[in-house]
Amino acid sequence: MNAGLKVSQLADKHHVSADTIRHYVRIGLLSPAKNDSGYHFFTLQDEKVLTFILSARDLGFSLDDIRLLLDDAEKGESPCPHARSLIEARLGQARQQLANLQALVKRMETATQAWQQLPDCEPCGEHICHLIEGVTHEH
Amino acid sequence: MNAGLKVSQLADKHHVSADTIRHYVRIGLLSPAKNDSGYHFFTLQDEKVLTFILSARDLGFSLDDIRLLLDDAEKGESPCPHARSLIEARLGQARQQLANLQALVKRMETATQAWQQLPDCEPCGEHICHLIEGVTHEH
DNA sequence: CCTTGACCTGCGAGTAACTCATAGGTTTAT
DNA sequence: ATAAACCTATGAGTTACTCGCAGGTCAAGG
Repeated sequence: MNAGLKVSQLADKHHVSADTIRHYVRIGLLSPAKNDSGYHFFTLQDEKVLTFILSARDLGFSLDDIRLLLDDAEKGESPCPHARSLIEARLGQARQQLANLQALVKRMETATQAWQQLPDCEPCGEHICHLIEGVTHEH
Repeated sequence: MNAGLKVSQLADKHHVSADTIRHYVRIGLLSPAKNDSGYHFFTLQDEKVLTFILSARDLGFSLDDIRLLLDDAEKGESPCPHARSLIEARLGQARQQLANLQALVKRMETATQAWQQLPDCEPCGEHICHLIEGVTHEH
């Protein structure tokens, strides 16, 4: 009786879009069986894989990382060593991104603050927008 | 005598790659003239535009935003009103991204901490990687 | 004069993780 | 019977480059 869920049912249940599910199927992270008329149906096992994918995604793993981990598991090997080293690398990248983004937000805030005191510029040959050019720091 | 810089010269001078310059030329942000043999040469005016592009980029404007601002200026209109509203929107997005990224880094740190106490899992039918699945929070 | 190396040109494709649109098949309710 | 609401596979668009290609240009050395 529990032959499996259709795409939209699975998507709703896991709070993702049907397109996301189809994307994972397309790139081979999910490989659901099909019924006679070509519709996919997702078994409990497929659902476990999806749960894993979404957990890993939430921890900052890329879909390629996730594919690697799934391949490990499928080969009967523990994915944990890869998980440990990959998250190390991803965490480093995320911290770097975070620092970049914090610096960007700071620049933007400084600029918008400063701009409140400044009038709009009239076009002239000297500059394109003094608001923007004026903010430039020597790096 | 000062007929203008070639791509690599301009790139070096502004600390960007030659490919970046070519990219801006390709999408029409820069429109340098060419000499008889088809080489681009960048005038002082082109250089001002590039400086503007890089300043705006540093403030979080997208290349499409920048195109809009350049179009304003070319039409003889002040780009400042657009600059003010665009940076408002971009700042909002950046803050959102920042919050997401901070939360991600926190999740990753929590996970790696917790994983130090945990052994690698042996493959079994129950889970794919307990390290990853175990961290999942109810949202 | 010729070659070699270092530059230049335009163009297509790849990156990440979806999202949207298309054309067509299926199922369900009226 | 037909219309609404689903499903399928596939291609293309998103951002800001980056890389690779095939082929043209130019200055220096032999």
